[in-house]
Amino acid sequence: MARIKTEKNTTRKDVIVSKAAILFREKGFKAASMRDLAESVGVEAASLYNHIKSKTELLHELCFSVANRFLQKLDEIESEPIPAIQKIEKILRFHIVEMVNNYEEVYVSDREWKHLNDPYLSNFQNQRRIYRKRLAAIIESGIKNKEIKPIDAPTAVLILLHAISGIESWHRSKQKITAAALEENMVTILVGGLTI
Amino acid sequence: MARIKTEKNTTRKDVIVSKAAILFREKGFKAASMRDLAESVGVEAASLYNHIKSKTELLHELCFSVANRFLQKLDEIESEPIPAIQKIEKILRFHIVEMVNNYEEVYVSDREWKHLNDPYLSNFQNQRRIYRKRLAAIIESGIKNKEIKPIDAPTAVLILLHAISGIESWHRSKQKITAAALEENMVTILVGGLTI
DNA sequence: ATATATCGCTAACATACGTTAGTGCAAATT
DNA sequence: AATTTGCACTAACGTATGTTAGCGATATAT
Repeated sequence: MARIKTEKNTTRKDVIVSKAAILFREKGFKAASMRDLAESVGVEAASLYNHIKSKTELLHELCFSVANRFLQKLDEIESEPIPAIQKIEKILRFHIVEMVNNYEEVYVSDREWKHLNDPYLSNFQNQRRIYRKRLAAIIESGIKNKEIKPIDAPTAVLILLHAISGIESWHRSKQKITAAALEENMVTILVGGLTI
Repeated sequence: MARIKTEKNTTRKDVIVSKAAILFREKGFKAASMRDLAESVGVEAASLYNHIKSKTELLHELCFSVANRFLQKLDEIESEPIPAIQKIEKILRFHIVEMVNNYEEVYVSDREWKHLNDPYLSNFQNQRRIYRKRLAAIIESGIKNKEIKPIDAPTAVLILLHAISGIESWHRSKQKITAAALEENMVTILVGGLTI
């Protein structure tokens, strides 16, 4: 009877959630079973339910903790008195750093949210839609100020966000360039692509 | 006893495969059940097995038909005597058109290949790896010729390919710009981002 | 030291899944 | 018209899944 080991300031639930992130990322939410998760935590499947309510709760937890971090950062950057293109660059860099450092969580939130149940599902979709609209608005304002090429803003947003999710391939690749180099390359191409 | 309706030059299996693409795209491979598929085809689940060997066979079929189309096009473009940046643009445009016109298939091939079984899985992964290396090589040669910024080629490839998969969001969006406008915007940003 | 809450275990449940076997009708072929 | 093939049906299988109930041990608080 081996208890789940926790480090300082982490509950047993935290351990489960972060193991779930790893598992959901590598197998997908539906394909990852609670018995798989239990094994990776070092415990029997039923024991997990002393700490969590359901499998889907794990997905909520992951999706919304990621979403909240991004929303908070956007609030912060939006209110800074700097040119639009610099705001976009800052947001881009934040996304990149998050995707590099909190890979599993961010990836799961990005790819597996479809398996949320209502009302969480609609909620998440709304947040996502609004987030993208706010990014588009920043780009629009950059276009007005002649900082950014006259492109379709929603298309630009979609390119930025999806390009970032390509960091998944970086994580999986054998010969990785450094995270810093990755960031600079991405900024060069993407901000370069937007700038007049 | 209502038979599966086929149009000219399509087998009943073709009908099943293309319905599967739609279903796998919207629910994910694992979450889509054979009973779901049967319903969307208008038949009982067991009847599907008169036409296919297994659920995974459907995924093979989809993944490899898409992969082969892209490989063939790359062969063609690679051998054209044009500058590297023009090759990249052509490939990019092909990807965009494919993603617009054969959305379901291409999307499934891109996102659900993880659920293939060996030996198909390793096979697919290899093809993918090689495909990307060939793209990177084109970019490298563009860099040598001073057509393209001195960036990390694999990173550029990853940005291109993932940006394209963002067309998924375009498909889902209510107020779509035209496919042609989408293509031009994407080319502007991405080719613009690569070019010196 | 005693009492209480925490937590992991075994066993089992209901359900959903992919798939097979076997039957009979309808279409295609002769 | 007779025969063969194609195809959809019902029934059922074995397995995997998420989850619950109830027990006993261990850590925590008094």
